[in-house]
Amino acid sequence: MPELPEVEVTRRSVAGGLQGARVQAVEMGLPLRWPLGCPLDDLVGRVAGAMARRGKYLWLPLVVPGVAEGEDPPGLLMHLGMSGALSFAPQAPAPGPWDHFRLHTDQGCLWLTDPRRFGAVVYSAGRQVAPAATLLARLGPEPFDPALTPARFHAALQQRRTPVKQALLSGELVVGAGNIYACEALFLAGIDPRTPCAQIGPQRAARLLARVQDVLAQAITAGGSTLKDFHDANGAAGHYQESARVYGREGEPCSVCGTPIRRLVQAQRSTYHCPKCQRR
DNA sequence: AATGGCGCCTGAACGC
DNA sequence: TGCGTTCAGGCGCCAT
Repeated sequence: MPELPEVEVTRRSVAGGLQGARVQAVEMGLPLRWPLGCPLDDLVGRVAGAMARRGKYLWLPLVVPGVAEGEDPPGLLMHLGMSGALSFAPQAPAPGPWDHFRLHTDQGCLWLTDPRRFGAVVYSAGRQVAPAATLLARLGPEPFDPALTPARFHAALQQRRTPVKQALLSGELVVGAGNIYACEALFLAGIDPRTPCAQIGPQRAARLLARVQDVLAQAITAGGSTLKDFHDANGAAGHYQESARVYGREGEPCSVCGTPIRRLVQAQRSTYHCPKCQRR
């Protein structure tokens, strides 16, 4: 479920309450995507730093008090998968059937609820060493990184031979847009999702990048999209799905031209688009 | 090197 | 009511 906006909303809603908290106990339920990678007790006594985000991953530094960790402290790399959500509360509630990770601290409890268990919580001795570094290494640039210029985005598009929708989903050109926001950005940019990347000129590339940035920024402001499971760390749902123009709207009239929105399948994922507003 | 497909899981919605 | 099928926000890994 969660794409970059949901992960960022999660980060912001968790960060304040958890920073500086000392770990008192750790619980794991059913297996997640990967094993934690360290004994649960190894985390007890550590102190949480500021939660960070890279793509759709979250990084929670957990330092050992009194030990100089230098520039790259150890921590937990977390991912929400398709159905995950993090919560934080001063008082830990009774664990639900899908709560597969709980971190008890002296400031409250952080827990991951994830029915499908595609999510992950993995210990890494640093963000810049394996396994965290290995998982983060494949990620493309952040959407709001000033180094990601329209010219560079266009140049990256020229290298690829896939349809543009799949390139956006791959996260190699720019991270953060999943199925909802890739569809929305392509609609707002007026680009047919089947267009081969290399066929997109510099102006349209610049427009697409701008719309990706707009959609992600607006979704963050709206608290993300809640289709089913997602909520922030305090339990609040997102609202961006209400302003989605094409995603999940097959058969409904396009908000611009009235043409029925169509659904097609690309790389085994649904793509929603307006056949009139979006051109190759 | 790049690309397409698979599989990991559960739950909800749908058709018969 | 019940059962089988399809689909769902992601992504690492494998074979080609």
